[in-house]
Amino acid sequence: MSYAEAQLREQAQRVTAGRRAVIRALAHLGGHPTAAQVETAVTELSPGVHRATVYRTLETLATLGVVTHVHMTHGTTAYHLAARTASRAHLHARCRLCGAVVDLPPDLLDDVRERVRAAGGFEVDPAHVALSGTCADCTRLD
Amino acid sequence: MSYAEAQLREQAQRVTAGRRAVIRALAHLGGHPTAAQVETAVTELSPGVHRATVYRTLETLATLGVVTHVHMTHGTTAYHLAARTASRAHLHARCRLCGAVVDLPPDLLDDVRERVRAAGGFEVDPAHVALSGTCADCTRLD
DNA sequence: ATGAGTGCAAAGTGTTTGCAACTAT
DNA sequence: ATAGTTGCAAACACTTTGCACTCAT
Repeated sequence: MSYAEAQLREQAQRVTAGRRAVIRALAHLGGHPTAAQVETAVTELSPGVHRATVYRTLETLATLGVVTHVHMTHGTTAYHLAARTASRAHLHARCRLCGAVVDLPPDLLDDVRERVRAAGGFEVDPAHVALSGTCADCTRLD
Repeated sequence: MSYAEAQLREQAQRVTAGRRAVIRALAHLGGHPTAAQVETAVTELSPGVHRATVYRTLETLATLGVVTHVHMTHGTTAYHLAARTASRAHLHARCRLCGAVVDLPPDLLDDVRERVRAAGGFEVDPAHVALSGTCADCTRLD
């Protein structure tokens, strides 16, 4: 039984074929797939699971904390299974040119967070959005 | 003649009814409207300008540097007329609960940028994405 | 048994396209 | 004159909905 599945049971949530399929697809895909990419993978790996179920399930799993989502530039949302330990959590940056997603240390924005809080009371949630920029490779080619 | 219009002429770009309409709508709206909101405003203020023109024009103006765009959480892109002076540029954060957009000092992420560059060569472009979090009001109500 | 979860199909949303006609330069 | 812009309508990708049915518990 996968860790994600165990998390579901712990929270007294039902473990259904659809949910298993989504979890499996996420594990299989790795990285930071969008909802649409998860949908495609689910359809391949576990035919019969409906599109709508994938979207509903991703949302549910995100609410339950089993999966994490990050908003990317250009309007997409990326999902992945939640980190097993806090130490494995991370922030994201996405290359505006090639689309590559880079992981960043989780404490990178701690100072910024503190400064913004002090300045106006806004609470920044650094993990919720990917920073934008250009990756090393693309910068080199520029 | 508006400043934005002057910028167009400077770059030898045509000043058309559609472009004037988009610039006018942006000036009228202020803040950080999405493309769809600009479309609505254009349709109101300058009927006859087509939806597709608004989207194409926003993209063109963004490329020319006449307007600036910021990617927001939840998949939308917000536009505004480019700041007349560098000192008026700013970063953005969006409240995940009420959607309010807060302006932040332009140098807020300078340190982060430097650290990320040193660590892996990724060039962060802080102005291109809005940070996410909760504004002071919504934090209070939580 | 019972309510949470699902498939289905359909309708959103917001955005983009190919093309012929138009117009700012 | 001639390229760049536009209107149009249609297609587009992605996501969400209402409802009846099914299945995990």
